[in-house]
Amino acid sequence: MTTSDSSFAQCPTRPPGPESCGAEDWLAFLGHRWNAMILWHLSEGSLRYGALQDRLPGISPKVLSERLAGLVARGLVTRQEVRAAPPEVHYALTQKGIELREIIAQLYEWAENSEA
Amino acid sequence: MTTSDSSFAQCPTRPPGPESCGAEDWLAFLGHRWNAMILWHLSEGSLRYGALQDRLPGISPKVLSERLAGLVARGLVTRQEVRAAPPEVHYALTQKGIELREIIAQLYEWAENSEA
DNA sequence: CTGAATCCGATTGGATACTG
DNA sequence: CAGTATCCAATCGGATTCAG
Repeated sequence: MTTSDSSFAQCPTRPPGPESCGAEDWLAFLGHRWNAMILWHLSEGSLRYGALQDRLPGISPKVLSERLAGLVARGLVTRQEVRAAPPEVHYALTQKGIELREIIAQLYEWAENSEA
Repeated sequence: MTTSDSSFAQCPTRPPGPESCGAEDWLAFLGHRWNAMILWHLSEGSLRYGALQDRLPGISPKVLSERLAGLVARGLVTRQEVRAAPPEVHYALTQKGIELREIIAQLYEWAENSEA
């Protein structure tokens, strides 16, 4: 791939390369509603589906499922299913998720201090 | 709230109020396409409308205007109009914009290293 | 040159009902 | 409990055209 390829040409930090500009994708992902908040709540520790639902007032089951699937697909969250009488599914941050949460934490901190 | 574990307890729960958590809004804002890239390109220094257009292949004038207006409205970018035969409009980062760009830079860096 | 105005298809998030 | 399946209104980003 050449540097003139428009799909990656605007990547700020890396000239060529296939996946050199993933940060844009991460921002788009985090920009989707609930994603950052889910990440945040999971930083307290493992949580079940229902617990997340309770902590995210207003989220619909469909959207919560979508978000969790996305988080798992990106390797930020693990999904552990426990087959039992009442089924249990536990979600927890991966190391990668913890790292990303750290960066988000800085944004939170900055946002607080930069409030008008 | 008693900061039993984290120091950002007030943010994640978004009640029906206006905007209780600025970081969420910032992420949503940055998640919109082009915004982060515009911020990034402006970190090189002041740029004119056309120069930004050239550096953002595929962006439409409408979207570029929208994005720039948003960036200005949020105090991240300044807009300086020069009345001349060919009108000139210069866009540049504010201190706030520089600060936010720094945080984004960390995401870029993390994204690079976590791709492998 | 720097936009504003319109139109449009695609995507999004949400409400609701239903299932293993 | 932990989702899936539909349906839907709103929003988004892009293309195009026009204007100061």
